[in-house]
Amino acid sequence: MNDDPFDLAAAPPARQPAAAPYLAKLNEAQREAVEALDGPVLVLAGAGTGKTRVLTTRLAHLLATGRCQPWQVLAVTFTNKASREMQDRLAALVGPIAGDVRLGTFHAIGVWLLRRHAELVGLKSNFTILDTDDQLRLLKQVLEAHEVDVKRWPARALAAVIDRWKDKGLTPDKVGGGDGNGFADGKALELYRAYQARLLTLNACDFGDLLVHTLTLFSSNPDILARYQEQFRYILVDEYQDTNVAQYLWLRLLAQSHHNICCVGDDDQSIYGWRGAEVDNILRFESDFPGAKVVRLERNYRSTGHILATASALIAHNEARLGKTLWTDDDPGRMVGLRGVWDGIEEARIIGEDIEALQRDGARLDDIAILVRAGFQTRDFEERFLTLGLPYRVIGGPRFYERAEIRDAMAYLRMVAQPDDDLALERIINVPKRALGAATVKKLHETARAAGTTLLGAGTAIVETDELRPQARTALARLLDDFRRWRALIDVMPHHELAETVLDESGYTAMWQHDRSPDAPGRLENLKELIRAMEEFPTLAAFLEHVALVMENAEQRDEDMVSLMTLHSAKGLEFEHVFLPGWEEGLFPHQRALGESGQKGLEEERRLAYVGITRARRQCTISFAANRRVHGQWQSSIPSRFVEELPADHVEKLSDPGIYGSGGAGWGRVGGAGGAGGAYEAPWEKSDWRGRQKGYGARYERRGGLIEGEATVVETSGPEGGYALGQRIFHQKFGYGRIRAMDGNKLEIEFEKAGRKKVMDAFVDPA
DNA sequence: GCCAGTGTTCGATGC
DNA sequence: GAACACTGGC
Repeated sequence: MNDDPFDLAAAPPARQPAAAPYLAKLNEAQREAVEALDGPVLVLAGAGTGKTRVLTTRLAHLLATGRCQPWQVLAVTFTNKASREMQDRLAALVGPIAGDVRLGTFHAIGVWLLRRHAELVGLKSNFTILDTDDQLRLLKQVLEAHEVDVKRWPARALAAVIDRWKDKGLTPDKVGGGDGNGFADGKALELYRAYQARLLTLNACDFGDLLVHTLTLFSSNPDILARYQEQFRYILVDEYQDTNVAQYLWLRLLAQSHHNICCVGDDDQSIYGWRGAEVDNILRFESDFPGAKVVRLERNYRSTGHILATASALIAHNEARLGKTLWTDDDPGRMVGLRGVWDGIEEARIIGEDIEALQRDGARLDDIAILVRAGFQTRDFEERFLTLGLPYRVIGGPRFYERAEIRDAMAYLRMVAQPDDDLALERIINVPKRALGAATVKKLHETARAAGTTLLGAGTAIVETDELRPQARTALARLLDDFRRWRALIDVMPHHELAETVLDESGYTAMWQHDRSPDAPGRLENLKELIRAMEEFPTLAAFLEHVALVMENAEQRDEDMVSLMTLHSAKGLEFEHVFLPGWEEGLFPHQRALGESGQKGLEEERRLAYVGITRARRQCTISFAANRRVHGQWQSSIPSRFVEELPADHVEKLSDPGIYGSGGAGWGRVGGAGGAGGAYEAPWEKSDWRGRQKGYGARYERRGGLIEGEATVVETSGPEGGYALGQRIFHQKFGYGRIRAMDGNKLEIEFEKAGRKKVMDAFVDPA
């Protein structure tokens, strides 16, 4: 098979694989997956079966056997974290040549290819990569330009339609009828076309384009495709169950000639369908790549018997799966705990107590995680842990590079590096305030569109005329001068100093220094951190690219802390003790997943539950609450259907057995779905919750239609309002006052301290 | 053009 | 409950 002259010249003599100590550490299936180097291979790697070890060992084996040169290997991952980990572990095995392997995320490799061949898809090689925020602003402009009502048809919805098209690898001329055409009376395709045209004029890509453009590049330039097929003789793909159609096509093109493609994944852990991932890719692998070898990794090294049995029994309820049987040599361990509680606040309290108990028994907080379905669920826990003084970290919260001050600073830097970047200019043109408001920006847009130039170009032209008010004209001229001056410094000044200069001279730093809000000092600190981070990069351009692709948080300090995160961000991690709260219908499985994609959505939710349980090494505790506050409203809820699907033999009920109904036949779904006020008839209702309920305050009654003991509270706001002229009331912010006028639910109140104000009746209480 | 007050919406997340 | 977007008044 080595009929390639380059290969003969370059390949070193093959080393003896017998001398490979790394193979000795593998079990039989793992070794099989590592040694099957040629032809298509699918490795079905169940949770905790040593997937990463197999991947890195396989790479090392490829290199050690002299099968190819490091740069002839392409290894693709989904996340930066996974790619970093693979890089590190490979380096540990094979040393510095690990750096020569083309290893990265799909998007990073897409960027690498596009920078080399940008002109073939109509871009310049210094194109900018837009993040979601930029993308939305641009789409909004496109919508407005097409006179679409952005209230009825929000940019977010259009972004979703376009992203799904891009996930499928569809450029505007390939989009067929049907999909997404409900948007804006069938205008979606036209808008997509316009958006792509705008992107090209801006010399910019969104994330989807990084894949779609590469696909176009390959399919319309067979010579280039052939070149990369030749180069990447061995392809390795991690988390194959998460690939979308575009990524699948991309891989298939590259692997077409040599078929040396190895995909590793687990169909039971496919949880990204909502962003275009196709489980079908992995289910179809054997027919896509005929003669494929399939290796199953089924021996689990992570969890105890009870945990594994619980997870397996749950996932067995899914129909669309390839099927694996995980097993372990480990002890059965403790059964999976199951607990019903009154509400989310009690849930947080009890889990807090559990954690303190674990801590007393010598557990490290680093070994404990709480995995929730939706981000808002972390709040009850944070509040509770703050009162307890229990250290915790929220993983996947707001990111460093998404903070407003960082994005502003980045926009200044982008304008310096890439003057065509209209979105960047728009972001900072009036930050800090320099009298260049919406009216001026609108004029700039009109001029730019008429002349077919960028905003900067339009600005340069317009300051020579008297179209702007003198004040705006001077301010704009000054800003343009500044940019010219800063740009001239690029090759003269180290880039982090340049950044500091730009932020100081633009008045941006001063803006925060003069801001008296409590978070201003933190923002200034973040800006300093940004400058520090820049020093690690050779050039401004390298830094900007890093930020575009790797929008992640600075490393958390490594103190001992409980981890709090969503189930999605927990994939790939493991902990000794795992708590899984919020197993309630509507929340988990999530209502929206059921509504939008029915059975398919339900199976994905179940896989998410499976991912959650399999994160636990020794102990897993599931809980559900009868009442939960969602968007500030209390709602009653019933236990998740997944609770009923748990195998009774491996699960231990931690609260009053009566809660679950009687006998062994199921867990007893209590109470009907019940409308507002339908009290949840469960035994724990007899507990002392009524006393505690006072803590929720008057708001609890006011919102109407909620449970209040035996009685249903009637909506207090409405035409009658329940208030009278002259009545004395209390307002959270303004204090006591008397009603002077009423208009529907709007009240005009003379406050004793704050003067006369108009407020909504929902915000006041009778005094 | 700016600010304060009001109305609206609300999914998980990744590059 | 909070983060936003929008409106009306200055």
